[in-house]
Amino acid sequence: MARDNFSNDRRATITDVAREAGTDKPSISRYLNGETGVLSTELREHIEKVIAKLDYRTNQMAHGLKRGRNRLVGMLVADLTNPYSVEVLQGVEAACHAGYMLLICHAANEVDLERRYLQLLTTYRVEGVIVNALGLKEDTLESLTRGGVPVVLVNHAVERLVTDMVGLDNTEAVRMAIRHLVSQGFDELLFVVQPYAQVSSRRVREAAFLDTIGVLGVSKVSGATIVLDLDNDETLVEIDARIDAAQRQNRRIALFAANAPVALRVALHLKDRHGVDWQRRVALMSIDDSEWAELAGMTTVRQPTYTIGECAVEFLHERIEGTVVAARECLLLGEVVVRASTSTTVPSQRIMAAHSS
Amino acid sequence: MARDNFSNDRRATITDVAREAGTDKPSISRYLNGETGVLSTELREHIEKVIAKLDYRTNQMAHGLKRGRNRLVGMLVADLTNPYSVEVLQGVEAACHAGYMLLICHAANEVDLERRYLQLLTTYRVEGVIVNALGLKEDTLESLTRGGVPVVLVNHAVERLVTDMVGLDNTEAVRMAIRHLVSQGFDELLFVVQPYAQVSSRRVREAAFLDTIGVLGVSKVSGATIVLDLDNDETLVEIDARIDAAQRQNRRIALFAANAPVALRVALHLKDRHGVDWQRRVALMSIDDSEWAELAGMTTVRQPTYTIGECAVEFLHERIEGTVVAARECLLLGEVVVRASTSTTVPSQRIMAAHSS
DNA sequence: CTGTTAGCGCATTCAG
DNA sequence: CTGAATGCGCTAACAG
Repeated sequence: MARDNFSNDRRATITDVAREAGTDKPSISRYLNGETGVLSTELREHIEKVIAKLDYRTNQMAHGLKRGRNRLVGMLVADLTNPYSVEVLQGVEAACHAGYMLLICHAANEVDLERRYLQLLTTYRVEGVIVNALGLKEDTLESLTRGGVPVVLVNHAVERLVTDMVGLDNTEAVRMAIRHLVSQGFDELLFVVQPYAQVSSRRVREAAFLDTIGVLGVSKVSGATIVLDLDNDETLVEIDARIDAAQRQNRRIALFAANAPVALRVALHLKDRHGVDWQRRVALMSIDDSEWAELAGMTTVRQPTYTIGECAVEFLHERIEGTVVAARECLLLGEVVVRASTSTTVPSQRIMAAHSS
Repeated sequence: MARDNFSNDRRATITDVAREAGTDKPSISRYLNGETGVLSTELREHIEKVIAKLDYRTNQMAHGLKRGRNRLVGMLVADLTNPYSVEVLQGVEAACHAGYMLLICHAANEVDLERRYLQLLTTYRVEGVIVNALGLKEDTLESLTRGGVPVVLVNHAVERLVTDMVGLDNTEAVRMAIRHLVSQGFDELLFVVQPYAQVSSRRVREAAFLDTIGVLGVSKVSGATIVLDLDNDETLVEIDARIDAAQRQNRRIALFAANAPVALRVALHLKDRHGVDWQRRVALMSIDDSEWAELAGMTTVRQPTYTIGECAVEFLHERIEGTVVAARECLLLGEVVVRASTSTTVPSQRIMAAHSS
């Protein structure tokens, strides 16, 4: 009974507050926008009380309509199934804290959905968009930027498009990984990668692999690439064949997965084939430090996912504020996390060394 | 040069379209809202052309302001780090497809943030909220529902609150798990659970465990609960002690983790203690079928996460439409996924049997 | 079938 | 310092 007079479902509006306070809307507006010192102390206190009483919350929709900015930022994620994306999302979300609200869209790996969602975001007049998608064509994004909506790309470059982009330094990451493997005595490297539709990061990683191997070739380290379609296990037998061949020739082979999903698929297969202690038979490392890497004892390159997310909204923010104009690119360094699978200093690897000699 | 006349940054409004088309706003509006047959074919076609030319997109903010509904739905997630939450999120996202846009908030396990975010969502006038949070108090949510915003709770009940709720049938899930373990010959069960602040699901799971064990007690199966704080490893030694004691007495003990994070923590510890083939020494199962369960060969209870998400938005949708009034509760069944860790029919388990006999 | 008018909730002029 | 008037982009009544 105490505060039942305003429980009539509809939220209080600024008009309600003005009426209840015996004044008018602009005064309330001023109070809300912190134009302090422009209101008499008594009025301010009175307004404060009324707002609390009515449980008033300013309507961002109306506010945005008038002000031209609604503090909404969109994020397009190609695959929430991929822990990498979720980690980036967390970074983004945390950074948005500063004053943006995140409208997220999950395209579930469907290119059509990506485009549709982008249009939908446009419809909500988001002030900017962070894109972590794969199949986006140049023109789709261009229609956004042409409409004046800033775009930041995550881990993915789009040809001929001037946008900010932030992501892992793929080339250096691959180099670091190879350096590690070589230092551990592996002399045959098999890079396993998903078929890269238009995915620039996959392409870059493979190129970096082949380049680096090319340089190392003289020093007796050989390498090859193999394309693994996650929905089709056929290529797994080819991997097996390579492993067997290498071990027959007393070469120390290591598998290098281009990302976490690939690593998981390969690990599962190896476990099926070699049993729970598959790590002792075959060395596996990957880009992406997934949740289970520690449990599997698998060496990885950890991406600074959280930082990537933070950096993305920082870029976006600056662009929304109009501070910068030139397109920037931020490539962050990864970090090799050495675990038993590729390390000669731990028991499992000693066994492998024994095996191959 | 062809279409450069309208690239002046600002998106075209309905007024622009009307002017360009030589007609007025309501006609455009009618066209947009598909009030077909109410417009002359020629006008319709003309409007269509102009809209395409100007690349017009209706402004959802203005639309919502007028219409009273903006098709925005909020989702509050306590912990995006937990794969369970992400899976539910995916289901929700997919179901929203029907016509809602998801505004997501990640509270990062901070109770304060949960409340603040809920208020923020309120500010955007979301039409409903799906809550997968932990520390929410009754009054916080009540202020929402009192404001006329429907709320659906995921896997978490709040005392004395009338809201829809959807989640796993925890009691039955625990029963199924215990039945499985007992059928595999385990006669000592250790239920490992996080300290349950106000988390009803954890409480329910523990209660179900103790209840079921109580019934089974007569048939020589004993069980106990142990509380594990993820940030503090002390209780891990207690788990070790229990395992050792049981094995000394030739009892077959199985650990039962109440959720995935607990399972991972325990698995990591067991691996540290027993090596890569820890599964052969200690049986572990858990609720939540995480990504790595297959790789670790761990038996789990798989939650119908995706369905939970779908069901949540279905409930929300009905409530937004005002179809239903009474609070409903939807408890979905889990599914035991048997893997090597608890199965007597696979090699790893045979070894364990040998060990304990 | 089309055009006119009014108002959603708010912020921004401008007078008082 | 405060209050009346105007418009953001759109839709819902109405009238023509």
